[in-house]
Amino acid sequence: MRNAEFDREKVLRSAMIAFMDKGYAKTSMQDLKAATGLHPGSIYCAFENKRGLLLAALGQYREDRAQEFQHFFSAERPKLVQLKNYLEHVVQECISCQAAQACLLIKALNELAEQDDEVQAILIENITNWQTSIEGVFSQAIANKELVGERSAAQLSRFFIMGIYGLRTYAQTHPQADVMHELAEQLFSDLCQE
Amino acid sequence: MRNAEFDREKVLRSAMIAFMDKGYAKTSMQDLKAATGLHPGSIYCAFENKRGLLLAALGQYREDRAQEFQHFFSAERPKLVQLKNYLEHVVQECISCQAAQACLLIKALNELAEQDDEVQAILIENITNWQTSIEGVFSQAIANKELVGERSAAQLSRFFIMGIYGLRTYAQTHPQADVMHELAEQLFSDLCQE
DNA sequence: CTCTATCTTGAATGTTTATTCAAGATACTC
DNA sequence: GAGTATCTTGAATAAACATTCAAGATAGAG
Repeated sequence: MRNAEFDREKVLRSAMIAFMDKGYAKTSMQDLKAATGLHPGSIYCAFENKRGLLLAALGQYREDRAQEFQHFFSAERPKLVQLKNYLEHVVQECISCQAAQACLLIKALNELAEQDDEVQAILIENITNWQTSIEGVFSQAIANKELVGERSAAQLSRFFIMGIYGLRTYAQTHPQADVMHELAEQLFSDLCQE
Repeated sequence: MRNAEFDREKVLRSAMIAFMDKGYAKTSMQDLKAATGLHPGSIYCAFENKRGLLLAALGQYREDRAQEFQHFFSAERPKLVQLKNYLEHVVQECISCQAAQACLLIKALNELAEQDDEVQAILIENITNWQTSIEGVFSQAIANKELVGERSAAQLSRFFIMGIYGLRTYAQTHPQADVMHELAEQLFSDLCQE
């Protein structure tokens, strides 16, 4: 017997970054070898093929983002404050301009959705989970009387998520810190006041 | 002497759609041959190579979008009404779920920005032009006293554009007509009221 | 320490792809 | 109507790529 030498999580995070950096199609096996330190044969042994590595990386991404979500929202604190911090975190990611900080789900959705139904289904499921979690936070905020408007948690969360999508895309052309912060603040205040 | 047989605009629009459909990398010369009706040799003669065809298609896209903008905003009518119609048009494009209705600039930006500086520069220039045009419309709305809030035309236009980005991405996972309309309405009312 | 099951390696394979080019077709000029 | 410049065609080319596989390396069992 003998165990695999590589650290699965590290390999998957490296692959994630490589895919976010160049996109799936343009990331060659050579790039993946360089990024993960695994030779082609090992990749095929562990993940079947390039697409399998993407699927595994998407799984890891889901885990990582779920943990991040916990970090922001598990405490018993005002939900609006937590949402604001979360939004600020997104803005920081946008400003950093590092490929590793992009959202793999959106990147993959843009590139692969129309060509691979299985990948698309996984992406949509992940994103839908995320939306549901955000909606839960808004529900708590409403239950706590932090928000008193007419809009439902579902409506608020959809608008919030649309805003995050918008921020991420906006940063691709004009990632200036002041502009990004201003946009996030407009978004947030629009959600609070009615 | 002899003139080319193909219709340049038609060819470029076909290429645009092909690129929006599959993305640049995954659109093969065979796909382009099928889409445009031009054989590889002709494409290389007319546009130098695949990348040249993309650049030409981006030029045509710019023209087409500029014309569309004229159509929406050239008349002497309340600017807020025109903006609302414009937003509605974007929503219709989102709902249609047809690749041909996506925004080539955003698609290309997502796929190519980090790998091709020249393409990136062209995309950012096009998008910046668009932003400037939208800002002009908001300036007119303010001058006409249609809007009386504190936010500047620049701020309003940035938020509007962020919203459009958000709508487009949102539709990729959940392109339901009612949800999309509701999001657009929230966005628009947030811009009007202060 | 030896054996073996398993992992690692990287060159070889076969496919796909962008690109080229020479032969053929066609419209315009004189 | 002949000549020619230009366009069109699609098979040939060469590079890039994902994938395979057999030889080599290594950790754990006995």
